[in-house]
Amino acid sequence: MEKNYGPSGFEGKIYAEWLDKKYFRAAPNPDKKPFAIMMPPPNVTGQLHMGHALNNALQDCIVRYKRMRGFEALWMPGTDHASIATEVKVAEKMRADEGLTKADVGREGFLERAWAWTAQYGGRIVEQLKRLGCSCDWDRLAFTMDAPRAKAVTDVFVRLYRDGRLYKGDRIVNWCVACKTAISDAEVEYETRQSSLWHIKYPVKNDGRGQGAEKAEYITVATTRPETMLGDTAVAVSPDDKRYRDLIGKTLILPLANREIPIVADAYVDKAFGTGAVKVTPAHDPNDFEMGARHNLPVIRVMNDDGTMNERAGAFAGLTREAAREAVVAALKERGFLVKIQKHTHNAGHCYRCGSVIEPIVSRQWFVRMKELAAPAVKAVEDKTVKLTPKRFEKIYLHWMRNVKDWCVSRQLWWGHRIPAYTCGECGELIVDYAKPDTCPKCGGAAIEQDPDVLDTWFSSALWPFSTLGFPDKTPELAYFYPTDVLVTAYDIIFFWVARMVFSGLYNMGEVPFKRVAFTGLVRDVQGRKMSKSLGNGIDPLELIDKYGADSLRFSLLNGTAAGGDMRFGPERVVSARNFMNKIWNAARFFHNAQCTMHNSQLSVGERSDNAECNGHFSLSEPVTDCPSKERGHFSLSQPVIDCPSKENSPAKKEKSVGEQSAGKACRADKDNAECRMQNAECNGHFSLSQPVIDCPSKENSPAKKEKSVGEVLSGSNSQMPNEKDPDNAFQFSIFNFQLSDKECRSEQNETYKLSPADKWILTRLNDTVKRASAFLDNYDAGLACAVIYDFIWGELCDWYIELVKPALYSDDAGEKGGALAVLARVLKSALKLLHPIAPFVTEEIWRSLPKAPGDPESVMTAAYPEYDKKLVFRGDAERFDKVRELIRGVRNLRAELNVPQNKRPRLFIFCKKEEKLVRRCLPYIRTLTFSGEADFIADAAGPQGRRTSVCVSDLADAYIYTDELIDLEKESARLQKEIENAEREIKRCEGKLADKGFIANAPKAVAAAEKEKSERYRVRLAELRASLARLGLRE
RNA sequence: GGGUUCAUAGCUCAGUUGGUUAGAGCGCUUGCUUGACAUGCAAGAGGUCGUUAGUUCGAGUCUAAUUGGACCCACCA
Repeated sequence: MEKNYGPSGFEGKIYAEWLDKKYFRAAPNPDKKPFAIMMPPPNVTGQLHMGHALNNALQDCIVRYKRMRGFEALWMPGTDHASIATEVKVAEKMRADEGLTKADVGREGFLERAWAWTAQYGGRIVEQLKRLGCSCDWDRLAFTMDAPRAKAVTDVFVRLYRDGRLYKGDRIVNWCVACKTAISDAEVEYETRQSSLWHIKYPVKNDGRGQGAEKAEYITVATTRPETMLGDTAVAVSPDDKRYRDLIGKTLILPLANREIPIVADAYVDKAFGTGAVKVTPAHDPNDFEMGARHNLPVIRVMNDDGTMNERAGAFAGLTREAAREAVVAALKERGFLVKIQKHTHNAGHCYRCGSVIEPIVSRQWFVRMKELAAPAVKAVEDKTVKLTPKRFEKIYLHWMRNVKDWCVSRQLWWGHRIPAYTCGECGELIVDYAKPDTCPKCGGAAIEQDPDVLDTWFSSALWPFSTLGFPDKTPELAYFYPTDVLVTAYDIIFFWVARMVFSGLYNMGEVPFKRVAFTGLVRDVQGRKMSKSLGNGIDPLELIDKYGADSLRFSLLNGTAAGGDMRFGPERVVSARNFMNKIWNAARFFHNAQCTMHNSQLSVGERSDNAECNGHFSLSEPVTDCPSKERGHFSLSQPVIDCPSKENSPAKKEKSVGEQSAGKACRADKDNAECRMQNAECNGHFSLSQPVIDCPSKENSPAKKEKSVGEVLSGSNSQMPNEKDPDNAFQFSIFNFQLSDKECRSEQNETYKLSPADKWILTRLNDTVKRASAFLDNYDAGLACAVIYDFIWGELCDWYIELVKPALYSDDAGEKGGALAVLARVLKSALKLLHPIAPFVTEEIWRSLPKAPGDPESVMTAAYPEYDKKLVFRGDAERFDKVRELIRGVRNLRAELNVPQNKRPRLFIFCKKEEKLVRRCLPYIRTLTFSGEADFIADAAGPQGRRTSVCVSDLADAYIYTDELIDLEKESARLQKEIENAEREIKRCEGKLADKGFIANAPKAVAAAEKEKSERYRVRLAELRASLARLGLRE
């Protein structure tokens, strides 16, 4: 019943059919060029958010485009186990549901629950991606923690270790006290916070010899972490700081702890900051750790893994770090060691998962030695083996990669790939191997324990481009699809993932993982804020799909955004996209109706009124019900069906239809009655898109004729009716067998139709669009491709061409009609192909309803993407036709300025200045598109005499309309003045340029010639405008 | 501290390598239910392209400075 676009009725069904037909499958195929994209695996327990929607819409667009371009296009889907994120969620759920902690259930119990959780929610995001229309090869769906990926992870870990690229050591790591695990540098987010700088006196140990800074009983240090002073093992000063020069080498008594610590000189210290003296706490600060190493200082760790103070903190043991800080400061104050507290802002690291303040702590962890791995990864980007776009991300990447530090890959978690490292309980030997050894290779002992830790999630993600293709086995997939072509991802995981894939690919495969990275921006809310759960400003893409359809959502995310830029997203965007889908929908309806109309003209009056019901609607979800043709029933999906409502014109039925129709007409007269409109809509019959129906009323009524006029051929009057019983019937509605060639369209029967000016214009525009859209898509610039296709479909095909073909379609010349319809079909189908990668569902749904030409596949997704066809570019004709459009716009403008309402059809008088043949040929267009009545050509440049007129001046012709009493002299004068001023301004500009010797000397000839031509044109126009002003008895 | 990026119509944004009168969507004004579409059609208003200086015959586009916003990186206690 819906005459409007209603995606919920067909998207699911179409997707199921695509799956069923295995259109998404990709496999090594020597006859085709490979194309591969690896989906950034979303978290297995995650839900689709707008970022995913954007990212995957773009990938799908690219992969569909490449598929249509003839590539063996693989889009590899998968999910990520998201070690820390999932572990946190599972622990939370466990606590909420069962009141249990990880410690309560133990490793096995916890993993059981985590796998159960994965089983329960793991498919959710996949189903959500399907709703978006993603054409992934789902048969290959991978999970970063499934068996093949585990094999790849173990293989890489063992080889890294044996290559000396992996080591275990005590180093300062970023420790999250809430997650109780180490995390990598990339996982720390720095935030500027208001804090304090505590100045603390450390007494100098009296050695009995007061000299130099003899009065120095104390040295004052400034710190942001007073609680860590309990772990201090030195105080450092700058070697060239005169204030402290004589104290270097002396000993201090560490307050509260009463330990002796040395004063050391280290270049790291900035004498200008604070007091110029730094307390050194190697166990709790990365810089101090390094200083400690330089000066052989002991490392005293005073904190537990959970952020509480340990026994080394003496009296403060057991306190949390926050409580310890207060207690330490209070104690210092009480004992007179606190000098002052300054306000201070500093950067504090926070865990990117839980947000708690990161504690730098010395810990024994596994590290990937980055220096050697990074070098080729730097080179690959430098020499563009991997191209990052937009280009600015190359700088970011290179800066990071050149300064990268060793990567801490061990995590004190359970959910993840357990590290394949084992320790002999007897001799302590460390063994790294593919499987747990039965006995220690060193001492033969059997008490072998596996490392309890798991690997960083990103360790397995880094292998994604090849682990998904079967690595470490040498599979045909790996040989065929690797390196992949493009990675599409948001720029916020450039370090986490992109950079690590590059060096992992180079290390493990000897080749980069992808040739190109197309970064997307972030989807923000209308105010420009990141969408987040805590802010509650997120938009649920699934709700948008429910309401507007997946195509609308995709289009709204892709259209008009520059690659890599953030976007502000509000629901209005989707509404606008939905309107566009509706527009295309209705363009297709127009096509179907136009055929109906064409057949109509060959019917008797009675038949015509019956057939009028078919001017109406497609039903997406419902089968044909009300259409008179419904009884015929047997439509074939694979073949275009020509339906003939007139075939079974039972008198009763006919009468009813006519009655309905006239009721509709009566309603129509009532302008304000919306309800009536709706009723009227119902009076119109229905097409079902799911069962393509092409109306052919003439089948039985037309006498078989031997002599074939174009029109008859077009109407299919001498053709067989196809149906399911006759599947091999090669009948195609013959107009669609027309081959478009230079200047004409020729049918199989050798009938020809000369392309109209409008045809040539739209075909030229179509090809221009094909060229531009393809260029953008080749560069993965879907946003710009969208804009180009949108402009073509709405601004040219719908706003102009469909209006332009109406005179031909409603005329009595069957040849004109058929030809126009053939061209319209051709352009419409090309438009669907152009748009398909962006809006796959609606294009498919419409495609199925359209008659097929030889070679047209049943699904638009398997059609070839349109290619630029020089034969169908009529540059000169199109440019001349643009002048006709200019004339039309001029007349419309004139009418609007004169307040001639659109339902008035004034007579038009045309004084043609050039291209008269063309203008005469285009007269039907001009009349229709300017809502004019009769149109006459006149010979007098001053317009028709005897009555008052108003004129619009254009390059081709001047058009007059009677204005008589309508005219408001003042308004008319103002209108003409405005045009005169406009012309004068342009002339001035042009002539200014032309008078400039530099311009003439340096500008390209074409540019100069264009300026000259323009100035001449405007001079003519100016003269005419002045003349018409004069005729009104007005002056400037 | 280093770096990147943005600034164009009331709002959100396009604007390829410098070259017609700087575009679109939404919003606004006016007219219109016109045989595809009121989820629409037609017409219109609205911009000295953040500021300044430069390069150039010519700058929204290139250069430098400047103002304001966003982001990234970095060990300043």
